[in-house]
Order: sequence, then structure tokens, then C-alpha cells
Amino acid sequence: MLISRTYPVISPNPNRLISLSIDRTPSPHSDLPAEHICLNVAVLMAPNQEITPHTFERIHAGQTKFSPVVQVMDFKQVQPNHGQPGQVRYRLIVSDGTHYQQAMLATQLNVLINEGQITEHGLICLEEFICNEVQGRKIVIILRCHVVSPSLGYRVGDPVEYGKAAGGNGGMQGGQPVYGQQPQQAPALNTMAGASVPYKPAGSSSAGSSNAGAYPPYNSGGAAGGYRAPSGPVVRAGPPQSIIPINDLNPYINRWVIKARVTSKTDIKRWSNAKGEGTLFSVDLLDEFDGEIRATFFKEACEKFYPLLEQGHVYTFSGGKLKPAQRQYSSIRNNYETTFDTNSEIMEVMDDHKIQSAVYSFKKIGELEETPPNATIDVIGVVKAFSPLSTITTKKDGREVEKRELTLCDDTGTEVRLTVWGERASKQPEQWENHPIVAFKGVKVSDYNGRSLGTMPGSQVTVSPDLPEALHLHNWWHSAGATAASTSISSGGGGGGGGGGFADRKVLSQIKEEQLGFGEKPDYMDVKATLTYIKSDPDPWYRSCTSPDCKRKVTEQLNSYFCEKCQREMPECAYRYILTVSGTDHSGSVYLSCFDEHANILLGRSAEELNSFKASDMQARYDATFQEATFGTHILRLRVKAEQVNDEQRVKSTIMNIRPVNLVQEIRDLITAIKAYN
DNA sequence: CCCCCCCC
Repeated sequence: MLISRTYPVISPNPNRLISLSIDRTPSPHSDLPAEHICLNVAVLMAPNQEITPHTFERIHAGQTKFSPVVQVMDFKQVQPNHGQPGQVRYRLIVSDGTHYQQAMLATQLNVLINEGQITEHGLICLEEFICNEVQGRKIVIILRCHVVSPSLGYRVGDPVEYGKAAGGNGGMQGGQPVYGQQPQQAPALNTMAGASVPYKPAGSSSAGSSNAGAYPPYNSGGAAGGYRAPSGPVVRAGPPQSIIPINDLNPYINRWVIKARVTSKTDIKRWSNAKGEGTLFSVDLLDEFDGEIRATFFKEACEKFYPLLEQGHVYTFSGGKLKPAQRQYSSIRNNYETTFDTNSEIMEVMDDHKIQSAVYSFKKIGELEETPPNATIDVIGVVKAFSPLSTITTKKDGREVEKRELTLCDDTGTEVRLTVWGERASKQPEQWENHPIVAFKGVKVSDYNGRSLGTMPGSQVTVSPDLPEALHLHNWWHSAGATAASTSISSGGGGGGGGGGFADRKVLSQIKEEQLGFGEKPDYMDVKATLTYIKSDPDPWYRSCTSPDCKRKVTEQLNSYFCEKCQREMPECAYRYILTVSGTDHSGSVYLSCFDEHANILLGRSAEELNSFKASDMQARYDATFQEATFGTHILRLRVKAEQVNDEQRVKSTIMNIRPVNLVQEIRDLITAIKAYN
């Protein structure tokens, strides 16, 4: 029996309210006489540290979208359970002044206890939490919180255990959270005028239709259709686990099953580092509640499941372990990712078409300039132009990788260059023709050339997707977009005549000042520079292989030349420039390397011609060629990279592109740059 | 346990 009354009184401090309460609570563990009267003096909080009333009523009614402030009445460490040795967990008793409630602290918040920030009688704000049932008992699991106040030195109010006290928890059964989306609105975009060309989405079967209508409500908790939270170490027997939404996954559910479509699947990757080596692949999973998660398979699990999982198919997955996601590596909206091992169970199930083929959070191309580099984003656009397939050789291990450059535009009047890598670039080359709409999920934003995009291993590329955004862009393109002007946020070459782009503009002294070239990757910059010196002696060229695409130096033989790389003998060789020039601007002077393609532009003659001048004893013409090019001023794009030369790091700058100075454009760019200082 | 998207 608990008798308690609280008497508010006026405090001497006008900001505080003192409450007096008298407890006549006989304690079974106390030596005190039953009628012991305990006088509690409670100073209620100043207004900015108020406990949120009715917190637990709201939480138990399924509310999660608020951030209540509660008082910590007690906390203690609980024994790690058998499943997770070594991981300490803390149980808290938290109070809203009327009720108290058990809570578990997510382990990543243990630091708040260990550093003494969470204290008895302190106040914390619950920023993210869920309410789980454990052995018939509701427990609040705190996923994110911050400390609002250190210990107040007293307990606020006279809380009773939630659910035990009379009153205050009526109607608790209702208000279960409802999962799934609201019915998506039908795309009201197909009424666009001027759309004479009908939009034909790829794969017009219903499979990936995004307009599937209302999703069935999902009830968490409750007898049927609910899921059980872990209940201690002995849970082996029991009903088969039911499927839970991916968005409900959290590290406090030990055994879970999800049903999801594999929306993307990477190739197997081999890795090796200081910690060891192995193989891995990963998939992105999407369920019917639009929840997404990335799953990774290592080593044996990689071997076992790689052949089993097919992109686009639907499976049930169980036996995965959750860990915090590194958000920069995918555009998947989940704070967790999962790993499956060989004991995990994955079974293909019928595709009932409740699961979409992808969910997107598109960024407009016009927003990309403000998007930080290295972000992974979704984008949709019209393929305005595309390059032929080309091959690059990786710096790291000399592999050949295929790529294709697209120019993607949208109705923001902006276009961006997007590099499609690997098989995605080579297969079905005709798919890029006729300005298709393409949706990209999980492409990386790069600051190369201002801003550009590139596919990632887990990217999803869908040509002519069945999406309202695609229909909208299709109609835009055919009514106005195809002929409208558009601004490129990727400077340097490409579809639209080149020029423009002040994004990477620097002066030469910045190479030193900003220590360019010392990163893992080279730095690129544009500079307006004058060639104050062009080195003409010794001969600025070398003898190279005549095979197309091979620029290697050949060795001279008795009557022929030999290329090591091509393993080929040839009667003639080609002369290719390797030229050193001195570039100068108002800030300083830097030696620049210049290879054949660009030296041809600077000197206006090929190495072949210059060699013939020399051979024909025309030294004057030879010298004049260099003199004419000296003091020319150009916009140069430089690749800056530190290289190991003997024992020292030497920063080498190479000319990658040469443009004439367009004075009108130059002034415009300068004005824009000056305005940006404000 | 990977973390990285290649080049210019």
C-alpha cells in the first residue's frame, strides 16, 4: 500500500517549484517501522529541463516520433548473455515523473555510462528508441539519447511502475504502430501537354510497378503476425519466426527473418590487407515495406551463397548479424547493414510482386554542385550524349577496366558527366541510344571536373524505369528539354563544346601552398599560364610502338624496332613527344610535362616533322617552331602528383588538356568567382 | 572480416 501526497509549495527561487511529499510506504527490506514517514523534498526542474509527462503512455501506444526527457532512477550492468560474450549492457530505470519503466541502453551508448554522463537522478532525452516485448514485459530500448542534466539530486515525483498502477494505462492495447507506406499517389504527371511520344518503361510486366497501391498493415507485437524479441538464451523451440520489416531490424533482435528482393548484387571481390585476406560480395535487399538493407557475405558464406542469389529474385533471409552501416558507401536508407555466414538460412520464395524493384531518393542534377564529394546518391536523367566504350588501365594493379561516359541532364537545365564502369558500360551498347531515361541508384559524387558521377559496385542502373519521375522527364525532354540550353557542372571536354567551368581553377603557387599531389590520388587543376620556356634540346621525343593504343618506347634493333609490351617487331617506329615546358603566371613558375597529343597542339607540328627538320639540316626551322610557341598563353589542365625520384618526393605536373583563352568567358568566370567571395 | 570504383 502506498500513500503519497505531493504538496506544491512556492520556492524561494521563482524558477523552481519545490514539492513536498510524504511517503508512508512500509518497505519489506527495511528495518524501519512500518509507519515510518519519509519526507521527500523535490525541486522540480526549471522550464528548460522538464521531464516529458505521459512519456510511457505514449511509447506504449506505439509513438516513436518524439524525444521525451526522462529521469534516470537507477542503472546497472546486466550480465552479458551467452550469445554475445564480452558485450556489456546496461539496464536503466527511467521515469516520467508518474511512471517508471525498464530500459536497455544500446551498447554504442555505453560510453555515456562509462564516462559518468548518465547518472542516477540525471535527465536524459530519448532521441531514438523502440519498445520491445521481452518475456511478456515491455522494455524500452534506447538507440540514441543525450544527457540533458546531471543528477538533480532527488527523484522527481513519485513514479510507480508502468502498467502496475491503477489508471494511466487504459486503452493501451490500441495504437499499435502501422507499418508500410501510405498508398502512393498515382503519378499525376502523365497529363503533361505536348507529349507526343508515349513513354515506354522497360519490362512493362507488373513486377516492379511502383504504383502497387496500399500495403497491407503490418502489426508488430500482438499474437498473430507479430515477432518475438529475444527472450534470453533458451529460445530454441517455439513457433517458426515470422517475417519482420527490414526497417524494424535492430541489434536487439537476435533471430529475425526478412523477406526481400535482391535489388543489386556485386561481383565477388578478393581483398587482402594487414588483417588477412578473403573474398566477399554484397547484395542490397528491399522488402514490401520499402525497407532496404545491404548484406555482405564473406569467405565461405561468399562461396556458398554467391551462386544461390540472383538479382531481382525474392528470398527469405535469417541468421544475419547487424552492425552499423557506413552510409557513405551506399544510398541505402538504413542505419544498419548485415552479414550472413554459412549458418544463415536463405530460401528463394515466390515473387508475389509486393516488393518493388527499387526505391529511390533522387537528387536533381541541379543540386549536385551543392552535394559534397564522395556522397553516394540516386539520380535520374535523360542520356543527352554517350561516349563509345573505352578501356583504362588501373594505376593500382594494371587491370583493364571498361568505361563509358554519359552526359545526363534533367529539367533543372543542368547536365553532369557520369562514368559507367565495367560490364554495365559494355553490355547492350544500343541501350544508350535515342536519349533514354536512366535511373541510377547509388552512384558516387566526385569533384573531378567540378562535379561528376560514377557507378559503384552496388549501383543499380535501370534504363527506362517505370517511375513517375521517368515519365515526367520523358515528357519534358520531348516537349522542351531536347532543344533547351543546359549548363554543365562537369567542366572539361565531353558532349557540349567544352569550355566553361571555373571549378578547379587555381594559380601555380597553389601547387606548393596546398601541397597538391601528395594525396593517394592525383590532384587536377586548371590554370591560365604562359609558356616562358620550351625545352628543345636534347630531342624532346622518343621512339614508340606503332600499334594503335600502345605508346611504349621501343628498343632499336639492327634493322627494326621491338616493343616489349606488344612483343612485336616493326620495321619503323613512331616519334612521340615528351616535352618539358615552363608554365608561368603572376604567382610563379612551374615545370610542366607534356606528352605527344598536347605537345602537338603547343608546337603546331608533330615530332615526326621536327625530326625531319633536323634530319634535313633545317635547324633554323626547328628552332623557330619552339620560338613561335614560346610566350603563348593557354588554359591548361594539370594533373599534379608527387612521385618518388630516387630518395625524394618530387611533385610532377603534367598537361592533360589545353584550351585557348576565351577572354569573354574568362571575365565572366572571374566576375562569378569574385562575387562568390561575398 | 570490405570501405573501393579505377582513367583523365
